[in-house]
Amino acid sequence: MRWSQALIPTLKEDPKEAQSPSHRLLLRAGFVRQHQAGVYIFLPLGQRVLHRIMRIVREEMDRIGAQEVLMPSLTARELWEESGRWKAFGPDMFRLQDRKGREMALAPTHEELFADLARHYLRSYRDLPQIWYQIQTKFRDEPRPRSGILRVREFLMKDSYSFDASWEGLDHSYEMHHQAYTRIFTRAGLEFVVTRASSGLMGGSASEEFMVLSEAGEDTLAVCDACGYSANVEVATGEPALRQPESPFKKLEKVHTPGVRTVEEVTGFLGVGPELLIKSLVYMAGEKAVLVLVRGDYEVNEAKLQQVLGSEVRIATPEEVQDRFGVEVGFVGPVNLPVDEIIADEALQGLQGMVCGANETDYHLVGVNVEEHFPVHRYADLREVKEGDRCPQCGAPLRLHRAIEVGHIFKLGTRYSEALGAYFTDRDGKEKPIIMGSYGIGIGRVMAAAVELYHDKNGIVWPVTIAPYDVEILALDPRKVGTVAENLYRDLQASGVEVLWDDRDLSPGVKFKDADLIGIPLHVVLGRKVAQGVAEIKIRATGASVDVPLQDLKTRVLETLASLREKIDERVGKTAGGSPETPA
RNA sequence: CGGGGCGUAGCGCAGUCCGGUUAGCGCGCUUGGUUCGGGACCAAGAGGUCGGUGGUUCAAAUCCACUCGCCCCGACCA
Repeated sequence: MRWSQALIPTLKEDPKEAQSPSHRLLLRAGFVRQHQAGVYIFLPLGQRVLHRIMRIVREEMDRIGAQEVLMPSLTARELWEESGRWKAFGPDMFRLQDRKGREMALAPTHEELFADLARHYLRSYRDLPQIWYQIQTKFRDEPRPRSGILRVREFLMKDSYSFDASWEGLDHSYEMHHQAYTRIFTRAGLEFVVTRASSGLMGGSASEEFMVLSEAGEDTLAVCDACGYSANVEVATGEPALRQPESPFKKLEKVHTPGVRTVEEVTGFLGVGPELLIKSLVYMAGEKAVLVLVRGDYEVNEAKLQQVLGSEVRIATPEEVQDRFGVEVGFVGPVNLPVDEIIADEALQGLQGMVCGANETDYHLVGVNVEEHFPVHRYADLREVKEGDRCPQCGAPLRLHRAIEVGHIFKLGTRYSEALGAYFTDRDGKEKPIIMGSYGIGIGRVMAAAVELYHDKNGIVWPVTIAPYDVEILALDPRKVGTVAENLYRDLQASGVEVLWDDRDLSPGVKFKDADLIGIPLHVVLGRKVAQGVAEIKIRATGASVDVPLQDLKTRVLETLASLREKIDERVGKTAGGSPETPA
């Protein structure tokens, strides 16, 4: 492509609304343009990157024997009713009506559609296993789109679904996806970790997320540098660094604590650390009021609580607490509180000499012993892991890190097949539900994550495998080097290299700045040395440049490109086993 | 949904408190000329319902009310 004829609207200044590096750089380098909150236009450069990512995805999905299909986005309400997700998705689902008033949804995901397909065509164990996938637009009315294309309301996702006759079969399909994903993200040049995750709205048992560590991420991971353990804080477990805190309170006493409500206020007032407090929070699980207890130096993890209680929970309002127990929030405690259930974080087990609310305004109890002074109906891991907790595998301190979720794999089991009636006849003649897995990759997120990972103060530094072009030719003075540039452009294209040729009639500074900004891996600079038969090859990532005689230029460009690609291929070989040329 | 901020030319902004000429500046754009290794220079131009609606006023970008949109920080997910 000749730049003079291309739509590459680079910006000289940083867009003010963009905060995260990927958002800022993708806008500024002319890859995307915002249309509405959480809805983006992919401009030519952005679209080229998406295509390259999708190409890798397709190659790797095909390698594990997956078949590509294309599902509609416009989906009938009835199907969602069958799984119960018409309701479960709530306001996150875009809904509309046709001219006859029939209700539909723009699909936020496609478990139902694929299960529907399966129930029609997969009737026998002989038809199994199958893996089907698509790359398609998903619609989710996110409460808060953010960080450019990282969290949007309309996005491209590769989603695949496996259908097996047995749980071992599911394990295998899942494992194949695990490998395919590892290869995909490695080939895209990403550094990532695979973590245990919560399955959320999808349901099902095991689930792992492919995470790119980045400050722009929205998830928080607990990672162990010693043994490599990593888990989303939604599910991460960690041992408190401090097990049984030392307490000055040897016997149960009521103390006057006027106006002292929060953990900080109580610890300040009593002159003790937060680990001596029992934080008592009233949650509503439907109509049931549950008192949730965690140590004062921890927060309740609502995802875990939800999991443990098996239903949607929300924290009770101060009014509800007042109405139900006649106690002001801030002075609630487990001793003699007429609550339906008391559920305590396991780190509270056996603790003595603790402090909690006295269920009376302006009073707290000190010297409280767990289970001696109040009952605990259930212990569970309810606390949110914090920095410095002990790794559950090796005991080393955990570190918290923000991360971008680029992929997620689930063992769904039979939830959707049973709901939609996707049964097959097994070898033994019995009807059984098909066992499903579901697997997703956010295509746009891979793009954003790559920018988050690889950029410098001058712009983006694309990994060769997903860069919009392989090589950019900078023809500094087009009148003097135009012919040389044109010849090189044609030669490289003839060799299968994707080339962007900056043939614009602009001063050299503009071309250098723009080239660094859009981040194509290799630059060929044709400047005044061309008169002496010399050009310059520059690697965007390192800034390293070499002078090359014009007659060797094409060969040297091809060699340099090959060596950049080789570095990524080596990593693929190491992390995923087998070279990329070896079919599965 | 809760909290904070912002809407003025394609982009970045000033002007808004304290109402008063033709609404400014930089970049970009157009034309002509010069220049060509890190966001060049000269000259001449074009481009604006001041987010919208209603109100106050002799007079509104500016004051008031409502409304729409966008961004950022917290609860959901690829």
